[in-house]
Amino acid sequence: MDWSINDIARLAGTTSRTLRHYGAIGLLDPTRIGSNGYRYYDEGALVRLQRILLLRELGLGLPAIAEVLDGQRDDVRALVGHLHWLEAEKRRLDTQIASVKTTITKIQGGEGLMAEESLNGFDHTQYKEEVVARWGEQAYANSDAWWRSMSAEEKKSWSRSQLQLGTEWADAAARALPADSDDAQQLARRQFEWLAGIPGTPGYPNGPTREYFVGLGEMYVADERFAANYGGVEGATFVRDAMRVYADRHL
Amino acid sequence: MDWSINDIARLAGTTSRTLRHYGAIGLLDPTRIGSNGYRYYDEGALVRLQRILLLRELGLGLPAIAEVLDGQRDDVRALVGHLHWLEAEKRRLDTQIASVKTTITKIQGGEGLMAEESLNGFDHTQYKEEVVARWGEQAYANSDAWWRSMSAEEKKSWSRSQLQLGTEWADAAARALPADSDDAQQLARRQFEWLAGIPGTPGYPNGPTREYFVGLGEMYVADERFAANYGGVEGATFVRDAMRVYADRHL
DNA sequence: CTAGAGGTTGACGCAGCGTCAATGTCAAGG
DNA sequence: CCTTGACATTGACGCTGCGTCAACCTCTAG
Repeated sequence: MDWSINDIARLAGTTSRTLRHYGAIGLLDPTRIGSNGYRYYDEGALVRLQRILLLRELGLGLPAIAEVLDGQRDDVRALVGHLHWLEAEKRRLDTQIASVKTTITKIQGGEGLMAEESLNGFDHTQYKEEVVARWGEQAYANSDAWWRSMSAEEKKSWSRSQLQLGTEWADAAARALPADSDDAQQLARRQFEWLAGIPGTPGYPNGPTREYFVGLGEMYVADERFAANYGGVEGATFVRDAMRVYADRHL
Repeated sequence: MDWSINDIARLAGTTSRTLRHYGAIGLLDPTRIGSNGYRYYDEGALVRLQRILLLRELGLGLPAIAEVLDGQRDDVRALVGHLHWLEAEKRRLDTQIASVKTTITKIQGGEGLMAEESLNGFDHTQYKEEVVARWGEQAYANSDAWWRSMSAEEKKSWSRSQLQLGTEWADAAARALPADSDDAQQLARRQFEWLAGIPGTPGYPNGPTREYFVGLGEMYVADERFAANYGGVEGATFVRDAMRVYADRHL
């Protein structure tokens, strides 16, 4: 008693193409092949096919299924291993979902898809007026010379670190952390160190002066072009507060 | 000011192969191509590349990214759509994880990888003794004739539904539902209707008699060959209890 | 005899590159 | 000038699991 290829396909709830594929990779051979080339399958094949499909619904790969069915691998062990992989995948999805969500809120928060900001934010010539007005011509000239002296690669890696910091600030703000929390102060410290690396900054190379550091925080809030880098006015306000706390404690 | 292919690759944290791929699919063309065929990229390309990589880390597909970057699609809308897809994927993983877990426990519960059971479980000739002893020769003969009369295809589809029911019973048992819960009683009703379709069953075609229905539940517990179909003795006990509640209420 | 249902073997397509392979180019050193 | 080594180029296969033609037999019923 045997069936044609479409017969078992229907019996098992799959397609003839799949059966041919399984035959091709040696996962399930027809019981018998007619002189006309037709494939025929018997009950043994049907049972095997069902087991294959069962395992496939669980997400196992065909090679793994082959090993299990041929008794080369313990089925429970295979499934447990597969389970770990599934759970890892789920965690990956979770973090990705979180990232997408924060990105959406950031975009809606007015940042556009960053990018321009991520470069222009560092092309501080854009902020020449503010810098000169607050800290003088010399500060701007120093800073400008420093920026121009960097190789493209250096600029980039620097930009990346900046973008990273901005993102973490925005995240922290979104989580509504207190400005004097450890996490926020950690970020403030990094902000301080980041500024310490920029010639033209009042206080360089020992790190920004208290006045400059606090003033910068105010500027982030006052100027939305800066604010955009920290999650908008709300984010910038959080950054300013955290920076002020840091200044009070250390500067 | 432009960079060679490996330069931007490093700047952006990707590989030259990826850049060539993006060029090939028109997602990111080199700013300029030297007479020697070398690709060169400028800052504009770098910005675009960064945006591409940012979106890719979120899991967007390259075609979707292209649409967003070319302004054909609103970025927020694209991300929201993507978010839905991610969440659907996560749900898929969740159910698959649950399936794998129950399958593992079922196997450890002594069922092997079912399959044989899934066919033999219906090949009730195996249970001839029990059937005859409890309900008489005639019941067995009727049932047997019915089974033999089915085409292979019919047998299969019937087997599938049986297997499905068994699996759901096992799941319910694993969730430790009360026997009189709605879910359990739903299953009991399906069990009843399933039996109603089998000639040879005392009470056919109006559905099994109360006596038969309750007795069958007892047999599931008493005979581990039956119990195996419902998640072992524990599962079978649950099935029996649910069936008894059902009988008390409706038969 | 013919139509139509069903079977066969290729082979491409998909997503996103990794990974050779075969070969050209450029800057530095002998 | 030649060599070497780093870096570039264009193919093209590989991976996962089949869906989906395409071109071409085979069997059955009318």
